[in-house]
Amino acid sequence: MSVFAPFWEVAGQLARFSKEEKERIENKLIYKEIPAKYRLVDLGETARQAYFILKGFSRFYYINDKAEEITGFIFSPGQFFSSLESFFNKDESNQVVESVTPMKLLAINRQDLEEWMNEIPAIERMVRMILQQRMIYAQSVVASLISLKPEERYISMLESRPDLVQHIPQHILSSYMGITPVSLSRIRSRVKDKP
Amino acid sequence: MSVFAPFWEVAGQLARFSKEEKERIENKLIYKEIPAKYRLVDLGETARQAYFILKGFSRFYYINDKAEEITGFIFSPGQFFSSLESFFNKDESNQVVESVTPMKLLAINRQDLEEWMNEIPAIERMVRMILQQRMIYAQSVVASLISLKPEERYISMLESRPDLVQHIPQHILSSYMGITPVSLSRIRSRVKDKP
DNA sequence: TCAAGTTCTTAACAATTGTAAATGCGCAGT
DNA sequence: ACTGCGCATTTACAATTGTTAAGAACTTGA
Repeated sequence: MSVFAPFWEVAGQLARFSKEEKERIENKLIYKEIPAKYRLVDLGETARQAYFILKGFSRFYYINDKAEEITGFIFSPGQFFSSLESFFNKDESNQVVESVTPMKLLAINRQDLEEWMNEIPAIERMVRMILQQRMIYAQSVVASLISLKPEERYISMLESRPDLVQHIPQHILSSYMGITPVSLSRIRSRVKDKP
Repeated sequence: MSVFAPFWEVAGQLARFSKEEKERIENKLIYKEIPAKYRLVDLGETARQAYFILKGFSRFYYINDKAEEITGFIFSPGQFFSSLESFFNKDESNQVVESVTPMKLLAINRQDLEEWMNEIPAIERMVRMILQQRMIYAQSVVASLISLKPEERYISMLESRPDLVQHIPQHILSSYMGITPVSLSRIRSRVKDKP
């Protein structure tokens, strides 16, 4: 079983690739293993790679004026990630992209991707589909942030993303939910008592 | 001055179109004028068109279990909008898409767009770029929701989107900010007193 | 013009979160 | 085994928001 299998399982759902295209792409994908808390993109850096997750969890976070880490998103296996703005716009990243657990990744160089997007229509289609799906999901995240109370958000997360609740430390989860670790702890004890 | 000029001003920034492609596209764009509070996509309906805003403001909103309208996004001139999930996935819309003010629009049929995305690479590129930019913006919205207090969010909105504060009724703004109209009113009086 | 319906504001009270600080738990490195 | 550090929990208090209700201000349509 090739290490590329999970990649094509996802990519194949989004666009059709010929055998030649697949080979051309596989030749440039870079297999990587990284430990927990490893910074893939640092603040002020320009992201030169995007990543596909084979195993493990990552996130990106901002640093606010109180030097707190504000988690913007948590990524799980089968997903692509990078510092979106930095990777596509060649801007300096305003966010840190970091592994949460040890990870196995496939890395894609920006230059390669740009080349492919010009020469392989299926790749542009794939990227469009990823962004489309991610955007739909982002809308549901916003909806949950503006319409649910933190406690309801936690319960909804328990159901829809049990993997996160299981693998992600609570101080990271709480910053992802927009509440303090203290408040998340209170919510947990409240929910535990009366289910 | 053609009614399509604002469209190409935006589209031209995102991808390169030949004269023939532009003509082909213009022939299918549909000019529309609609009054305020006009429903372009209703709950449970499948969106058959996407829209480019020439003039006016629109939004989409969910209906929660208390029958309240939860505004997910507000769109302004120069932007494309529809019920994203419904339009692309041919799903039944879980959100209402509605004008806030009277509007002037260019409508695009889904069938035409799908055809174009297969035959005109620049269109797939354009859609990808729109989703990319919208996704980057969505990330900043999420960041503001999880890291700022409602009052800070209102002040930041005053600076970054004064057009919204000016043209959008406050009960809609408040639902977009994730607070009650009552609370927004309090915030406004607090901000007004001590700037 | 008047009447009816929205929208916005203000008030009082309940509920929840934020803040700060102390405690406990668990894991890593010496 | 011991020490130190990061993480999670608990407590008490302050601050803010949600809720409900009432009234003012503004629109809309007959």
